[in-house]
Amino acid sequence: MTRPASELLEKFDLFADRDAGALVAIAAAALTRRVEAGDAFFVQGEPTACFYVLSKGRARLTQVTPDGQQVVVRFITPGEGFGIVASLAGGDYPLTAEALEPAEAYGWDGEAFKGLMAAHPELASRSMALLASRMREFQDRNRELATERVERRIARALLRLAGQSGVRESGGVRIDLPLSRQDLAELSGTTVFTVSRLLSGWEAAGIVGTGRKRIVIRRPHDLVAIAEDLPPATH
Amino acid sequence: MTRPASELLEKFDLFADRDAGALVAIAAAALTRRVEAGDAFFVQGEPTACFYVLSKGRARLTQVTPDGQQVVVRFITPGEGFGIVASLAGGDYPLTAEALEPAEAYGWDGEAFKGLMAAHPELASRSMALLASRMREFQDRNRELATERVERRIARALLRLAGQSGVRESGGVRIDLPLSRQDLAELSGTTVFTVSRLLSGWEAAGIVGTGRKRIVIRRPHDLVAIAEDLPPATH
DNA sequence: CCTCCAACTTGCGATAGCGCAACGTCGCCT
DNA sequence: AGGCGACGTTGCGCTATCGCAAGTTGGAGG
Repeated sequence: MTRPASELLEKFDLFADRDAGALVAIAAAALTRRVEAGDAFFVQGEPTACFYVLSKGRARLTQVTPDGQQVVVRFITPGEGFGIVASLAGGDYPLTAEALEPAEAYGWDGEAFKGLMAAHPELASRSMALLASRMREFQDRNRELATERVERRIARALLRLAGQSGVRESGGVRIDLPLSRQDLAELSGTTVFTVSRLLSGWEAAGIVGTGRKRIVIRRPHDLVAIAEDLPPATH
Repeated sequence: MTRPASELLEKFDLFADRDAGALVAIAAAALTRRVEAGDAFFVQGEPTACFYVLSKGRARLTQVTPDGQQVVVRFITPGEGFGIVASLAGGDYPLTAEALEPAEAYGWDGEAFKGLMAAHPELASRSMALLASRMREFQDRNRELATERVERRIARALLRLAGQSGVRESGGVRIDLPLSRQDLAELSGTTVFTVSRLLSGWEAAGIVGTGRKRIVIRRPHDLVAIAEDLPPATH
């Protein structure tokens, strides 16, 4: 249970612009937690303990229905926070945060986090802005799920993931996450089968390249065309 | 543009437990706005101006897709806030707030609201808790849309609405909102046709009573059974 | 290098829900 | 009182998507 150096914190959005004193205080209140691939930072239903900011590795937030169906809420990359909602609203964690590879995060328990926000109002307002922007994402996904067809939802999911974790590489943008067909299905509200079929089609058309837990977007423009239902670019 | 009396504010969740001085300050910063049935407090795409708390009437929050499809995000009853997300995240309003009947709300512009939160930290933490709980609602609806069938989504929507605006009356709980089939469809991600068919079925089974923009839940237990996919109660 | 398992693919029905069209009906407005 | 527009219903055909079963494939670990 080491303490993170305060200089490390300034890389993260949530703490950007904090002065040195504030960062030291924030760092002093934090704990560091390391988790193996496949293990969880927290599990849905557990009483809320900490709010985290991921420093290394990748994580996946999921929610399960009473009857065992799973939904992927979002992926977390270094610098992003998770467990905010729980630590503000209290009660039990509404979802599970699972490490996809060996991962490490800084954590603050509910009281510590509230204390820090009281002491550093800028942190409070940044947290709110963060929460508000997540809220918008959800509203948008909601609207998509309610109105759009699977094909478009998957195309959008890929574009969003590319924005979050895309790395340029020869012949396209690779989504730098261990992303299975199952994940993609649970992220866009469909089944593995449908995802697989659609990706096969796109691969044949040269729009994407696929592999095991690996997707490269070769022709982003065409994917956007699908996502937005534009006339397919002829070139 | 009158000022609301500070005593009125204490009825609202967001301001509960504020001391008299705080309420006076909050009231002093507020403006009152009256809107006719069918008119909007704000329209999606407009630059963000105010955060509101509804004091009279009912309102509906909707979002439209680029191609004109509409989604109902939620209904607002007196005492509830709307436009919070926008006023915290800035930018344009992500949705439209339309009055369903003559309505009235207190409003604070972004700066005023932030100022108040800085001056009254309890208000800030309550706003965050509110945002966090809305967030959970969205996560849940998302999961529903992704995994559940229309029938259950509609049953849940009705139960939620009953919780929010239900009034006991002879023979059941009436949803005290001008709720059209179209609204219900846009709320649960389906079409008017499907809603109409299902409600007809439930009416025939005695589970609900329906009318124009009017729904009474006669056998809540049976509706829960549908929502949760329990074995139908035999009695 | 081999083995084994999770990940992925594909064919083939089955069906929930869509979407149009045509028609009923309520209630507001003049 | 009457007419008109919004709201609601229902029949019917269609198809996007599901869900199973039966495969194939890749790569991690021995």
